[in-house]
Amino acid sequence: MAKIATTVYEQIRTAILNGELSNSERLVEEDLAVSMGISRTPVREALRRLAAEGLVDVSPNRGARVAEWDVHDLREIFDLRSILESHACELATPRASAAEIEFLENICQEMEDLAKTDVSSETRLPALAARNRIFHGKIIEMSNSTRLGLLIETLIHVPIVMQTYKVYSPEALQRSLHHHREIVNAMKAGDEVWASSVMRAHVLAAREEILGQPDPA
Amino acid sequence: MAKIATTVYEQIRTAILNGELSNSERLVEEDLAVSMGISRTPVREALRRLAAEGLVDVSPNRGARVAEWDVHDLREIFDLRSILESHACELATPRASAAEIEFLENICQEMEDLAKTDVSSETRLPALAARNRIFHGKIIEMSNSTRLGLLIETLIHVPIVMQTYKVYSPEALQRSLHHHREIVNAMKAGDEVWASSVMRAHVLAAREEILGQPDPA
DNA sequence: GTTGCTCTATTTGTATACAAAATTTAACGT
DNA sequence: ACGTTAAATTTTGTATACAAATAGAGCAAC
Repeated sequence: MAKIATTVYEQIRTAILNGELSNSERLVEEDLAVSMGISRTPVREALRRLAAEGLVDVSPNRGARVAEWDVHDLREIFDLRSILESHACELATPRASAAEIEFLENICQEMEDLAKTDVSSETRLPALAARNRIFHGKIIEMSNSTRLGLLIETLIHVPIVMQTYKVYSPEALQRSLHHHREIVNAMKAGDEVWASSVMRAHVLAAREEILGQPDPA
Repeated sequence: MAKIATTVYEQIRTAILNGELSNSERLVEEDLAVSMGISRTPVREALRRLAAEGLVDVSPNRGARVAEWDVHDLREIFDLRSILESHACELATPRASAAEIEFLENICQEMEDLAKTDVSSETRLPALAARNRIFHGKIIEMSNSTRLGLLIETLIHVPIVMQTYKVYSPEALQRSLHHHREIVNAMKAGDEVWASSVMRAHVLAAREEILGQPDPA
């Protein structure tokens, strides 16, 4: 744990992603520093990193606030995700090994089992969200494009992913799981057009589920 | 000129983009600081910003080096640009005003005039490159998607490094200018599929032109 | 009650000082 | 000579000190 700045970065980051700091709250460097028993220097570095990722906004001489997203922002993000993740599918399909396909199928199975269970949403939703992240992350990894992975990572503000399954209706959840299965089937068939099309639909369906109908503006 | 860190950031950035620092040269904080007559603090901030943009690599306790890119990286970048910039065209087309179309047409005209002037002088190439950036930047701006703009911006620097060495062949230049015209025509016709398709072809053609070039060294 | 101003206090930006880590250099043994 | 180890130097990471800028409270004028 040599680097305090990294620790601070992760702490503030998870605090933001858990909503503990939301509502464009002001992030005063010294306050954060004393609350963690360190100096301002690593706090500054952490805040700049978060700013580069878009999680906080910093104005010159005015400090940092946690970023806020409106519906238009979310629409942008899902649009771009639909494009980039479908491209990831396209790249991944001809490269997919049997073991990787099997890995994805196992994730599908786990998510389907979880969906069937009757347990409280308190435990089920995080488990589903975690596997959802693994599923999408694996395909991005399989695309073998580091920059594509980086671009998607900056777009995916995890709070949105967390929110995703909270607002999902049972039907939407079923559709989502079917999409996952269909994506793997398409990859197994070596059909990158099919795979990328389903992924595109998958992300756009999530967008509609969360944002409702497209605004005409 | 309040913020020294920003000045330093821009200086190092242009130095890298002009190739004055290339070859994974080590960037020692104190050296940069004394050479600019300032302290290490703003230098550190500048280097972290550059790292976030992918222009330098930093290792813990080992400092920063200017990033290096191979052919695979460039291929990735152009692939992603082709996707994102064509998407920008798609978004921009239905939003394009008559004034914006005229603006783009003026850029086209200027570039065509520049291309007609004889001899590939030292002044013609930068002038063309500058207008090319304005053309592409305008379309991205017209897409009205700030995040799309940010993603493309981070992808752009690296090709700029290479572009300094690159001299377009006369045929490639002509094709590029025709693409620009065709894009504007498609937008004027309100045909976003046409516009985005030409943009996709435009960027992919540039990719082949650049990657076909022998290593500058 | 509202608007505009000044002055104070808070907060950021930069410089410097010190500690920890890594790289280089030198010494030593075989 | 060679390689290995240990000191010395360099360089990064963090803390602290100070300067510049901003925000906010209080007060005056309307």
